[in-house]
Amino acid sequence: MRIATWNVNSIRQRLEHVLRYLKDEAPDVLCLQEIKCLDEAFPRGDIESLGYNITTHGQKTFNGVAILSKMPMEVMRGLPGDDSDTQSRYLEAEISVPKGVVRVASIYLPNGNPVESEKYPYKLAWMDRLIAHTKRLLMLEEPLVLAGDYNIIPEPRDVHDPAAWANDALFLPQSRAKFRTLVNLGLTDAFRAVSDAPKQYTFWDFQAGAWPKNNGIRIDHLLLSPQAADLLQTAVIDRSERGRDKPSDHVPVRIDLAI
DNA sequence: ATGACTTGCGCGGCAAGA
Repeated sequence: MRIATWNVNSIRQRLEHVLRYLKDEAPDVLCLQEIKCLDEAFPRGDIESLGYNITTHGQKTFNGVAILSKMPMEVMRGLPGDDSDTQSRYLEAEISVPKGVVRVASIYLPNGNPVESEKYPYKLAWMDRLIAHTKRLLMLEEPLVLAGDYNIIPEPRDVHDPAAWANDALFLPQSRAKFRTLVNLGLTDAFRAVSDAPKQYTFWDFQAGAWPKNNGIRIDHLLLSPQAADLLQTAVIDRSERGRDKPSDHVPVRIDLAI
């Protein structure tokens, strides 16, 4: 079973890229972030024609997440823990496969910059809610894949220039500590389970020649429950997507599970 | 190099991203 995640930075701008990716890599599940449209504006037809069910949790202009799945899914929208939060950043699906179920979440974790603004405490509080929710999900003892744009650089080897990012919300010690608290619940970073290599990035800024200089950061992650980690076969960053015409600033990350 | 980005919104130029 192949599961991928991709921050597309507007699904309407990136539809042709997504369609080609679905054809080329044939993921069973594709989690999308930053669809940047309302549910009714999501371009469904061509994706459905490739055999995918579509669930969206959209929002006008900003944010928005979706899950595409070849198999049937039972869906929950939104991250529990704050009824006043109106940002569409979390979508969860229980996906039925022949051998059982796999639970998949599409996550767009808040950026948090500027650090001195209200956006940073919102990021940290959102992470606390994700940690609390993950504790409950882990009690189900299912294969669980928390996939998405975490806006967290886990370690210095995951950024081209650690010093340049030292004071950024994506790399501050407090941000990374909270990410470790999440992982330390018992999750496995799928990419790091298969590779210790440095300079493996998932995002390159549009500005200042970041892509040709490989000035990137690794912020898109698939975190696995023990039951999912036991099934892990491969984890790949599809970096070639960044070199295409009119790319997203993020590239897909995908895993194969033996189920 | 007084440079070098891309969205949505909506029709001018700002906010947001990371």
